[in-house]
Amino acid sequence: MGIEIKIALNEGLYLKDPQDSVLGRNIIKHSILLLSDLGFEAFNFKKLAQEMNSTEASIYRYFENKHLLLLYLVSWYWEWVAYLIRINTLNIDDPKRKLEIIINSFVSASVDNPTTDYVDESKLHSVIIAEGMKAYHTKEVDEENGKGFFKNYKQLITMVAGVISEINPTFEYPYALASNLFEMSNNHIYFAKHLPRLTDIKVGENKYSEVEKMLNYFATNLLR
Amino acid sequence: MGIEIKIALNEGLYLKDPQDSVLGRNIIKHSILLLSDLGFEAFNFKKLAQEMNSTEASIYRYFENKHLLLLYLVSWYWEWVAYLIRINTLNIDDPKRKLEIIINSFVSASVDNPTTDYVDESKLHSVIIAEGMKAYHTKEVDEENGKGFFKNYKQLITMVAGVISEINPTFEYPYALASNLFEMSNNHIYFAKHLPRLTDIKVGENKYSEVEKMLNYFATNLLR
DNA sequence: TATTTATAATAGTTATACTATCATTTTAAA
DNA sequence: TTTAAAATGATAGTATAACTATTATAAATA
Repeated sequence: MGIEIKIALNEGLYLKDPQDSVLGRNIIKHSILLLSDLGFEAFNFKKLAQEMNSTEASIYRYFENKHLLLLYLVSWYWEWVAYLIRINTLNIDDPKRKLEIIINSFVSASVDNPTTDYVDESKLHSVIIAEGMKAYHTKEVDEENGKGFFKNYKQLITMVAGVISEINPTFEYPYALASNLFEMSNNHIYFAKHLPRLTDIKVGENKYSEVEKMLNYFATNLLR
Repeated sequence: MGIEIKIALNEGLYLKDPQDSVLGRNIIKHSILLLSDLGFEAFNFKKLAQEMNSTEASIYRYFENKHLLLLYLVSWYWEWVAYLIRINTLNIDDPKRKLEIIINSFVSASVDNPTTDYVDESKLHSVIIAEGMKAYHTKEVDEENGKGFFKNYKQLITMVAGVISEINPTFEYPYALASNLFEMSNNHIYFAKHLPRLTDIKVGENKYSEVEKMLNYFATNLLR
């Protein structure tokens, strides 16, 4: 019933598409909650199975290991942010306004999406902030990149870089600025919460307006 | 004999100061090499012991676990960069010139330091680029921050933020810019090597001049 | 209803992350 | 120089993580 969004993710990330079954969607749902509670290091499939009243072996039929599950969630997030940007910039022509919307999407990707009830976007965002970079800081990065596992991230950054180049076609670092705005957004929310002396901004419970203001300031001053 | 530099690090990071014994210095030396080879996930104390012809139990007498060993190395790196900046800005008054030197120190902290023969600074830099952020992205970050485990990072950023504020006292984000320049430096070297579509710059074997140029461009345009 | 497919229940294997104990070597103190 | 203390090595052991395999049962489909 109703509109169902199916997020297109690289098939190498999973053994069996978790979006296609109740158990699969449950794995996604509970892994977000448990990762948010325990962090990636303490998280494992045994605990996840207990949490969702299933078994370790069942989860292993969907994901090879917890690293690929994390990468699946991170890819999901990248796609979701790209989707948010797409729908929110639909009728907007001014690239400066588009970049503002992009930055807002980076920062407040926490707004819950009613069409995917098994993903708590706000919780997923916290997981990305705390664990996201672990998905691509591994010894297997080149091998996995060869399999296209980071395509969603690259597509997102390419789109943002396009908008940046629209604003200022002579700007030499559109890709670097795009990825930096994304990384900076997550990083400074993390810093504000845990290592506040590494930043100047403050955040409240899901209130990231100062981060947004800072990113807009950085972007505007670099692109003028 | 000769000049010996002893780097001051938080005592909670280790059980026994590794700088004070041959075995301890060997642990530092070989852990840098092995982390660089295997990455943090595949690295463990058993392999490290084999590599240096010692035993697991002996290493556990110096470090509680591999996470704290990584944090020790990362802290060492933060101190080493701060030291580099200090000696290279000794007689410099112009804060703009100071920031250039800071950026150069972030990027090329790879230059080997002759006074600490057990630390290969170039290899350590690669470890920081690939694994550094894992030292402070854990569930224990608040607890460890309370124990002062990240003091070296905060001091480094505070020093850089000071220079930034000298250049432009009205700039609102000195700490954020400082930490961003540091993180961006490591991140974009990593991207250039492994996920080149996330950046615009290219790097060669320990040749990071494009990163340096980009960071200077970002800093200059934000602070003018 | 028969048959395939998905999941659960259970058990087992190998590796990691430690801890404990005792022997031996090195260092430092008497 | 002997003796005690401290550091390291050798060895073994425990708990948990990260899987794999097997069989039973339930659900879906033909």
